[in-house]
Amino acid sequence: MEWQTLIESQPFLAHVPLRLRKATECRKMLAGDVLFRIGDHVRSLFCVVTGEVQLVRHGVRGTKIVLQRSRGGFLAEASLGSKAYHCDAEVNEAGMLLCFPPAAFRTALEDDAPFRNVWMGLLAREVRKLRAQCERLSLNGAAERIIHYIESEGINNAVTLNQPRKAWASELGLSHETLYRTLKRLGDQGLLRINGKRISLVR
Amino acid sequence: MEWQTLIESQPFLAHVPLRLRKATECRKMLAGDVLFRIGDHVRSLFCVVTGEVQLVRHGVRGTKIVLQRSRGGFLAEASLGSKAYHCDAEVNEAGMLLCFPPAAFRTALEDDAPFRNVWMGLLAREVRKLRAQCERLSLNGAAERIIHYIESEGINNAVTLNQPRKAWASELGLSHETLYRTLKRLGDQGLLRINGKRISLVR
DNA sequence: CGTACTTTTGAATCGCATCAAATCTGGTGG
DNA sequence: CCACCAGATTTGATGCGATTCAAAAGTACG
Repeated sequence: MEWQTLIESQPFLAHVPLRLRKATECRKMLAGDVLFRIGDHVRSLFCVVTGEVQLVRHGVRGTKIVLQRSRGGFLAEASLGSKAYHCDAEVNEAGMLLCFPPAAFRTALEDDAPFRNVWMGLLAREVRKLRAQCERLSLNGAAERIIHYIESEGINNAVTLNQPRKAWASELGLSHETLYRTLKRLGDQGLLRINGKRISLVR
Repeated sequence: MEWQTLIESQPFLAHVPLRLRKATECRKMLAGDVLFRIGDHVRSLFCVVTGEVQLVRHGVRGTKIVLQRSRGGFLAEASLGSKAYHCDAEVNEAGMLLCFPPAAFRTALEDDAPFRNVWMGLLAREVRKLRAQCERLSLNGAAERIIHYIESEGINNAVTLNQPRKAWASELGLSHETLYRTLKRLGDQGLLRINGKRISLVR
């Protein structure tokens, strides 16, 4: 796959230095694949391009504890600093995957100041986004979560969804039925303006 | 306040180089204080030592959107890379605050490789923790959240709470009543062993 | 000893998840 | 072009579980 194509889905990749690109593998993954298991030596830093990967830990009673679900972006960034993984990585949906050799990645961070700054910026923005999402998920009402989403992630009190509403519902921690119903109710009340994929707060 | 004391509450601070320490101010804050407002020029990178600070955005109808609640640790790390703040910071509970000059902080990251690596590790671990918390908050049942917490944050399927259960309830996105009741139920069912502040999964 | 806070238990209410089913949509191949 | 299919979207009915309000008992601390 061409880097130009990759960059479109993950703008961060534009800043990966040439030397590191050459050491990076791009490979397909199939649903059910296991990228790594807990305790495995860290051989790659993964970046999901398409498809879905889950980081999980298997609990005492066969329970499955999901630590991260990724449909794009880096997986387990903290593994850059450790020798072994602390969870399993399972592929939920077939797709494409970038595999960075951790040593080369660390070298690039060490030697290439602009790349390093972009990386730190990426991490800091991810932290910001996740903190806002945690606060949002702590809210009780469906309407409150929707409004919180628009006010924290939107631009000028409006968002343009780049995913089906069903997926948005999951991001909001709601059933899709509740999301549809609440959107309609807020629209009827005149609190929200809904134009296809564009949703904006009124006044 | 002595650095030695600060380090006990925030181990990361042990790695702050001397030059940066000298440029850092430690000051008291009172409930109601405003650390910065949206649009303000970034003058400090804040680290909460004690007390509580909230990052908020004020919505269109006087609604208050909480982006982060911090009772220890850095505030708005992403502000390191931007000129102005994108939210307000309000003090909820009086306490102590470290104020790093952003330029000196960036210089330290640039020049001091070990410090920089500790910082990147801190960000990566924060990302990991927050992603797990988001997955946890997406779970419906109180019991599921409690078990997820122990399996993801605990050591050997056990956690030792360093905060009152009421605060734990808030972190789990539950009312404290529900947390108490569910803990008792899980204990009665033999799924959980509860010894004061130590809570462990059975089997 | 008193005050503030946490922990605990009870009862009533409400909102969301769930199950079910119909409609709509975009994309595929005949 | 139409038939068809897999998803997404929409609406309805039901039950459960969490929130909420209330109040009592326990605990830490000055």
